[in-house]
Amino acid sequence: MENKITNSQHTEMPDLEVLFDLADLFKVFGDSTRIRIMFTISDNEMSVLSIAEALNMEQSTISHQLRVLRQNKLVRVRREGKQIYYSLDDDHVKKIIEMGLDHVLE
Amino acid sequence: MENKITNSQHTEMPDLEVLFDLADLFKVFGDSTRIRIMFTISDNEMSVLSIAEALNMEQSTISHQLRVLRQNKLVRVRREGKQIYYSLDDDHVKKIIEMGLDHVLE
DNA sequence: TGAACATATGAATAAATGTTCATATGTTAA
DNA sequence: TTAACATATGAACATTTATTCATATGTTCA
Repeated sequence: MENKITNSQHTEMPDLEVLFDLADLFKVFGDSTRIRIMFTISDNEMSVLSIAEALNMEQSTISHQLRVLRQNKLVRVRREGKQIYYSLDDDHVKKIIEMGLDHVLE
Repeated sequence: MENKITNSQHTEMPDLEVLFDLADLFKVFGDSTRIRIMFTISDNEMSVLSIAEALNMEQSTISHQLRVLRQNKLVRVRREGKQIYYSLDDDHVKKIIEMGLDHVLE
């Protein structure tokens, strides 16, 4: 153990690179279409078309946004025949959304 | 108590308006300058100029972004003479950032 | 009141981003 | 292999957004 004063109040500033990644992550949550997609697949995995129908949006739009979610490891992908099923990656994602909701709804 | 099956897995989709607000909130976290500002003032309140100096950015840039943070109730403001001191509004904000960091650093 | 300082704000510009259309890729079943 | 279906992707366009410059507003002190 280092001889160092620790303080729970203190929040060390991460490296710039980490801060960019962090901002990029929140950017993903900063679009209502992606938020709606995440809610839509939060209970059950769903195919791209089902998501598009549920949200009444174009398949292409959903597909583009799913790619963003994929790239940021926020969704899991599973192929079954012609369809590709998407689901939320982990509970982390739900928790981030819940924290945001708490703030919005307060 | 209502006679209704509850399920902790189930996440009800909020109204569209709430979803837009939620996306708007995350949008605020989705910029590295604002993230850096939030880290900078997470321990102590700071004046606008101090923040600008700490981040080596223009006073105007910081002021513009502080307004965004203000409008979204993420910072507290206190005037003392010529200076205006900003601090994080509540621990909520820190928690949202921490959740994001967890995801980024994993 | 006027000078000096701190902060806020409007306009302009450049860059990033979401959606659409058209089409490519990949899969299944006949 | 071909037709039909599901998904992905590139280009184009419109919109949003972050930063900068110039300047306005607000505060203190002489």
